[in-house]
Amino acid sequence: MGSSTGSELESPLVAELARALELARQLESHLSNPAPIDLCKSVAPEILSSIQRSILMAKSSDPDGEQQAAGDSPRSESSSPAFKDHDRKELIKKRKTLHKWTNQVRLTPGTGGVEGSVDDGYSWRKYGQKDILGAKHPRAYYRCTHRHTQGCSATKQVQRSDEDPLTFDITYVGAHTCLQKPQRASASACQVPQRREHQKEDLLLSFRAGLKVKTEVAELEEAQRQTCRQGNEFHVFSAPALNLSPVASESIYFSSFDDGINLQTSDSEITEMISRSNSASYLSLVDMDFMLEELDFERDFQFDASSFFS
DNA sequence: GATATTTGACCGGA
DNA sequence: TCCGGTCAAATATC
Repeated sequence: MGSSTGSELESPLVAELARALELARQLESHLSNPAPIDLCKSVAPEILSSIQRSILMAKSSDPDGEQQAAGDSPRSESSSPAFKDHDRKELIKKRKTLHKWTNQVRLTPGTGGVEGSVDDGYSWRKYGQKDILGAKHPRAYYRCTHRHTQGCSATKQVQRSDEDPLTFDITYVGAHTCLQKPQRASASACQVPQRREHQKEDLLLSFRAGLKVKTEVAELEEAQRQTCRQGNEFHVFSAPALNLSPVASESIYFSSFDDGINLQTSDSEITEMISRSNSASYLSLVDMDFMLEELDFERDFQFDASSFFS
């Protein structure tokens, strides 16, 4: 059941390591040649990313590691009330020990949008919404789509700021233990037709707004950034760091589109959009600390823009 | 019919 | 007892 065999875990790990090696060779090549510094800059963070993914993959295969600690049992033989009750209690206990951090996302009118293009491949499913005492806006609750199929216990909460309606506080709880791969898997995630995506196309098109992301690391010590460039689109998104140099707080700007913004959307629509776009901020398998000016994203990120902006 | 969202109810912690 | 988080039936969408 949920437990993966060694080979299942080893394969992507080895692939990731091989990729890191290849990137390192590229960097070496760039350094030995009179290559533009930007070229080197573009490769270095990819190496970091790849290595970090590898580390996390290795960690996730640790039977005592977070995969078990964070995830509830993939099997829901818990059809019996007793099982459900037990599982729920266990889940509540575990939640307290899970990684938890908060991102602040601010929509900035007049800049570009980031929808879909920065989707890290994680798909979220809304499971609740609650009015919070003292808050003007309700809080939305999301969990990983693969919770039941893969026992992924990652959740997040999206709360619109009282002061600034364009600002959203997004709290992530727990790491993804599902097989979704952030960023690279985002291609697959993008390819997977999601009905809601179609519903939001018009919204997205009209929502060509930029996102200013302020990352506030709540319980993790560090933060990370990732810059992605796709054609004319330039994205920067943040994610919690695990081991790299600290970036206590930061403001990251998304500027993907030139069009003006049309924010005539409902709270829930915007909240949902935030939930998707900001998923890029949660790159639990990616850990980098850099800011790029240029990045050859093609190797890594096969984003099918047509599926979003057709 | 399958899948996602909405929303009232329920549960546990403070 | 209150409040936040989650569940699950009802509803919506494709």
